[in-house]
Amino acid sequence: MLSLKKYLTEGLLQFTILLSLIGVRVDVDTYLTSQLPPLREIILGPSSAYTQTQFHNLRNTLDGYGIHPKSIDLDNYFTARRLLSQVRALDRFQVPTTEVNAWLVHRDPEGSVSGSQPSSGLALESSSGLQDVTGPDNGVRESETEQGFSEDLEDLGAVAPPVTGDLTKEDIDLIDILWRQDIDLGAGREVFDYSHRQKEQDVDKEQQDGGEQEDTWASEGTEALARDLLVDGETGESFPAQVPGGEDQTALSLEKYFRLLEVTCPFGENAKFPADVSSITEAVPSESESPALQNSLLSPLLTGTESPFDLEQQWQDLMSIMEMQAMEVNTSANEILYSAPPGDPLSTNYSLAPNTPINQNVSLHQASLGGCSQDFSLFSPEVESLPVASSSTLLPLVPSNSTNLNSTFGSTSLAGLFFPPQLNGTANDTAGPELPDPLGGLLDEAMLDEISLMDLAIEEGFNPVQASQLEEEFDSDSGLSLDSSHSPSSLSSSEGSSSSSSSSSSSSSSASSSASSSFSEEGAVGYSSDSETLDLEEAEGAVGYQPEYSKFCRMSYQDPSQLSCLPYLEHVGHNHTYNMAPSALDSADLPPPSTLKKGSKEKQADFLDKQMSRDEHRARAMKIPFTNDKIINLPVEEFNELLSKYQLSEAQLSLIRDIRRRGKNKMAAQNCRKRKLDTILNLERDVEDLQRDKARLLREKVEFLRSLRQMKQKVQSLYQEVFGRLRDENGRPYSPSQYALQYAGDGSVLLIPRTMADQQARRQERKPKDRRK
DNA sequence: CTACTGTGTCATGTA
DNA sequence: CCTACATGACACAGT
Repeated sequence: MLSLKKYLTEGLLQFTILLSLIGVRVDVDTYLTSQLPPLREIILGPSSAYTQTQFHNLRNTLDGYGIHPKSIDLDNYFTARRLLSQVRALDRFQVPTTEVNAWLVHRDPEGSVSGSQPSSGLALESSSGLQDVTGPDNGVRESETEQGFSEDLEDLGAVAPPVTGDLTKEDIDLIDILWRQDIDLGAGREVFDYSHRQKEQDVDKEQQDGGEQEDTWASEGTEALARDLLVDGETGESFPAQVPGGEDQTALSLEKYFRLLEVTCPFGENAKFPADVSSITEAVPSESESPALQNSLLSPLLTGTESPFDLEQQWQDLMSIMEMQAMEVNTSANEILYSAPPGDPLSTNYSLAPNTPINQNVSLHQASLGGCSQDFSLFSPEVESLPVASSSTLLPLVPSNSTNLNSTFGSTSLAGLFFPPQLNGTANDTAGPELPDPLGGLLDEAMLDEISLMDLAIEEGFNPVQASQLEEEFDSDSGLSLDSSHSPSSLSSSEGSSSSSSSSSSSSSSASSSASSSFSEEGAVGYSSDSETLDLEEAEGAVGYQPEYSKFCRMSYQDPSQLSCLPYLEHVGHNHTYNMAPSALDSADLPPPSTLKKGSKEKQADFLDKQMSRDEHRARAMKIPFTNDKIINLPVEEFNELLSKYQLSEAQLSLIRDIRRRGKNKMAAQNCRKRKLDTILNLERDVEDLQRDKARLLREKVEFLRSLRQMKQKVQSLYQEVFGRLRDENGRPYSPSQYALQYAGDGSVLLIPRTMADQQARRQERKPKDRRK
């Protein structure tokens, strides 16, 4: 959170500088003090649980009229140009948030520089620019994250039908998400709490009811509700799919802004933009040609079959991996994309040159959607990007559900690899073939199951810690080194705790349970220390109520050294009453006749009196001639000897036995609780270790998937090369639609009719499925 | 006033 | 059977 603060603060300063450069003076203090609670919260210590709501509220409340602090500032500082400022404010006040300012800032440079920066898109430019403004020196993670989001923005735009205004809304919402995401990464667990967020959203809606949003909501009706479901389920983790919900809330407020952005849109074409205020849920259907597929994709979200935690967890994982791999994966993905032939569906469909920003899209979009769309082929994106001849005819050969990598690779038929199904092809075309496979791979069914199970198992307490942990681990590219650094410490700690069975008391009480057994001979754990001092005190006739020590040093009752840490106990402890003869007990109760410090001693005596346990009071009342500690801690034989030394009544004996029993049980209970606590702590540590392992495994999986993709590319190129050189008896090349190469078990490659290859592929595909069932 | 926590105590089981 | 110990459950006091 500190880093976040720093990041935002620095970003804010830089942002302010930028604003000043373009002629707008902004008083940061104004933002930090009271005008913009959300921003202040972000910087000064956000309760990120409120972040989402606050952002929306901010936008909505400021949507209306001159509450915008900046407008005030402008008036104050540019009174001479007040009118102009107001006019300008009219143009801007739609989104008078800092985010908006960032957009404005970027508008200018973008407009001027856009020509020289063909690789940057509008939305991308905006968000990434914001990123640049807010924290050029921030960590890699954040920049990568932002890039992911920004690219995702483009992806959305590219995927969705054309319409200008709404895209920008989504974009801004995505920026919101991005901000929240950053905040969430350092936020407490409650941030991800589904119900919590839902409440926030409810509040949000209520607050918006009075405003323009009401109309929007009313007009959108059930559709909005459905969208809301989607949003709620995923909002917890800033799932991009939540955009729809946020969009509704900010639709009107952002509309004008979009016009502004339109002007500077480097693409000059709205074709990429969604056709309406359609949410991603709507955009997704447009991406895939199969409504059934859409349903299957969206159903998890809409029906909530998957717990939000799962989604959050998956999203976290994805984000973690993205943060770690974003650069590499993206570059690799881009390379793959750019290596694709001109006939690449994506580029053809959208008439986008390989260097257009859209090609930089990261898989965030798919990653987010992938969380619920496991049906997307794991490798289809790359398959599409591969140069394929006669793909249309051969596409059906490949199972649409190629989520299992085994079927693809285990299959002896190479056809499946290189001739993706038409369905998937189109779906992925729109979904963004540039999505890095690792992310898609992460979302395959097996993976999701894994993650879900794990998450269910360790969800509690996992996220807050994991977020930071993953952050840490992914911040440093060498996860291994981090792991190693983590592991030893955790290992040692866990070992220590487990060995001593009391990690919590390791510092305060080296003699815990293990020592208790040894100490038990002369007095058990809790009071063993007292027994030592007791002996000394007894030597001088002291009776000292040792339990009082334990009262003073509750948690350190087992550590003798700690008992002496209380100086005032030294003379207090010498209030020896019990060692006197039973007949003298009553007089011993009275404070010593010494007039010195009499008052203080009385007070202390009263205090100790209050601190005495019930058994001590009872023992005193029954005139028990020895200390409770002796009663409790002495071994049986000594205890019996002690009893035999005195002429005790039956009541006294009974009380003594009760005291002993209770005292022992008391210590036992304390030990028991300590053990319990240690167990919990150890489990906590184990969970953390497992989380680290999980993160590491995820990283490794990404690596494997990447290498796998490369291998597939190689195999594909080889396949095409071999296939292209094959000639039939007439010297003509084989038609890829009719023949396919197939691996044989002995390593040889056979040319077989495609029908056969198809059948075999299906057979191969069925096996793992059955196995899974 | 309520909820939570820590502690002591009892009952019970185990070695 | 006794003793010591462990542990769940309950009560109570303090926060």
